Amino acid sequence: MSAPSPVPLDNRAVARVLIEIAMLLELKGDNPFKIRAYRNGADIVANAAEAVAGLDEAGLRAWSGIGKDLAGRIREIALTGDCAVRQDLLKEFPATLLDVMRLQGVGPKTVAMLYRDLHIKSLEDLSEAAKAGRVRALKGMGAKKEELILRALEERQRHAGRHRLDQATEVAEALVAHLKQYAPAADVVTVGSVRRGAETSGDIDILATGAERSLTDAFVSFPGVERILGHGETKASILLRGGFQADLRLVLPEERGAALQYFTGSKAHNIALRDRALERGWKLNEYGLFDPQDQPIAGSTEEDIYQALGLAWIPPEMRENRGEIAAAADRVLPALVEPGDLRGDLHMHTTESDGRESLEAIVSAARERGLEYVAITDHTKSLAMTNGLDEDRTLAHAARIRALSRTLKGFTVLAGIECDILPDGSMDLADDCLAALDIVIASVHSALQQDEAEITARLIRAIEHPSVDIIGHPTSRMLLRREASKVRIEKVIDAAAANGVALEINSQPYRLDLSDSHARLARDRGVKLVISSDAHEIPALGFTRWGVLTARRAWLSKDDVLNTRPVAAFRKALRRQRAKRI
DNA sequence: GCCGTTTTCGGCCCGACTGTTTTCAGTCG
Ligand SMILES: Nc1nc2c(ncn2[C@H]2C[C@H](O)[C@@H](COP(=O)(O)OP(=O)(O)OP(=O)(O)O)O2)c(=O)[nH]1
Ligand SMILES: [Mg+2]
Ligand SMILES: [Mg+2]
Ligand SMILES: [Zn+2]
Repeated sequence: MSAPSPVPLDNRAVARVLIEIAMLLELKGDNPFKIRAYRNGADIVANAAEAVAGLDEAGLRAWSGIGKDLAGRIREIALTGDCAVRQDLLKEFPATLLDVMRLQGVGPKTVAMLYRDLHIKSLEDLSEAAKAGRVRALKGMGAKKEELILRALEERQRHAGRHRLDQATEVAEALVAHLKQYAPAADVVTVGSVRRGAETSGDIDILATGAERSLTDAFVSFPGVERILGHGETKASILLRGGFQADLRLVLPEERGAALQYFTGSKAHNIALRDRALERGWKLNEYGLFDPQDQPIAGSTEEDIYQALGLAWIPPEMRENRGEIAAAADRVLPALVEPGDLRGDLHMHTTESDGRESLEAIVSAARERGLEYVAITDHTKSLAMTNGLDEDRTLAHAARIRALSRTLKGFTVLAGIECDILPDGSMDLADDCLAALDIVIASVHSALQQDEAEITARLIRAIEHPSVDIIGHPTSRMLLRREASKVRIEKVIDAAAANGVALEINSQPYRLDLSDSHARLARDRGVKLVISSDAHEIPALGFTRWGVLTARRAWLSKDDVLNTRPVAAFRKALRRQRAKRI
């Protein structure tokens, strides 16, 4: 019996319960398509921007993949914290069996047998039985399987969980460089969720084309390999010290497009694309697109595959089966924002608060990066540990910022602030001080545990303040470390739309806040976004790389992102200027 | 359990690798 949950549940918690149900159904040997429906439903809920707790049955059923039954379960889970279907299944299988099923290489059939024949209910039971050699006696098991289970038990802690995009990218680049040493002429690229720019990755996926078979040997001998999970003719998998798993796939040059498409995913996108091939009487796999006589139709490039299926080429960031296939068929895919489109960066700190660079140093670095304008936005006084600024220091700092700006040709430095939003939603600095600045970001940094109504009202009050132009990192989440606040983002988005306030995509790789799905909802409801580095040191100006990927996953085009505009147009689009015109 | 400018019933993506098989199930991508 699990601990009682606070209700209503957030989307991630609802999705976890749906996955548990899927796993229990797998243990039971239930219909695989029904199980897929639950897993697919979990995916939809986890990535929905709006809280499912706030939607009725019709609202939920509007999502393809959620029907009458799942809508009912989702509502029941969101509102009560649990559901009858799950409770019934737990009468057949203890919840601790699900931990056993999460072990690498241990699936539902094995777990069901361990439970039925050896009465193994938990990881501890399994460890004991495997050490005593009782597991190998089971049907289909042997000494090697038993050994694999013991390894998986050991590695469970170190290799569980996901990784941040920036860290996954770094390891992927090292792996690609390693492989290129062995096969300089081969094409070696990162694929999977890293290529799609997902905020976290479960592993690293690499595709190699035009290399000798022996490249898989180089892969499994990468320094830092802890264990080889598999090593075949065209595919190998390794566990790296540091907790990463990596998969390599090797294909022929004429298969490159199909393999890129397959290995980039996502799984849901692949299934939808393969369905579309089936509708035309064809077959799509990682080797190509084939007609009923197995004759190849396309395969060497991704463009050929999508085109043969009647689709425009779809950027990897959009491949999540969230409407991109229909948009590609109708030729209405947006032209996504690109890194080179950014002209300004509106969130950075200096030594005046908790930044590590002087005003002059960070401005000069931003300029060298090719930007045309920045805003200096130090913290305010309630964040005492950051040496936050009071009104006097803010105005003196603003004078220095403007003086610096006047000395620069073709570059503008805006005098701004990252003003703390106090727990009651008021601003940490006086109104006249905020009004005297060029730009104001308002952000929440404290009292993050407020309940849904409080934190939502707090952000809306900040949005209604006439000097606030941008809300910084609106949910305050820290990826893999801290949950978002309980803020109802759809209400914040509506308030931002009503007041002409922009929302930030904070590019710090542990924030990415707004997230892809939140930013997409914001855009759909008419809110403009800014992509900001929130740099506290010079290299961090490059964080916008991650923010741009998030924006692309949100289907944003250049026009949706204010800091793609020249400085004059940017300033006109800010709330403080818009308000003057009305 | 979901879904339908073919369908409201009958489909539902497709393949690599491993260990245990005497021809393939299980797990994973
Ligand atoms: N057609 C098909 N492709 C799959 C399936 N599972 C995985 N793939 C493809 C699409 C995935 O993006 C790609 C890599 O698999 P991963 O399990 O590593 O997933 P991905 O990288 O998307 O997410 P991750 O962050 O690793 O959890 O392989 C599947 O069941 N069917
Ligand atoms: Mg992956
Ligand atoms: Mg993978
Ligand atoms: Zn902040």
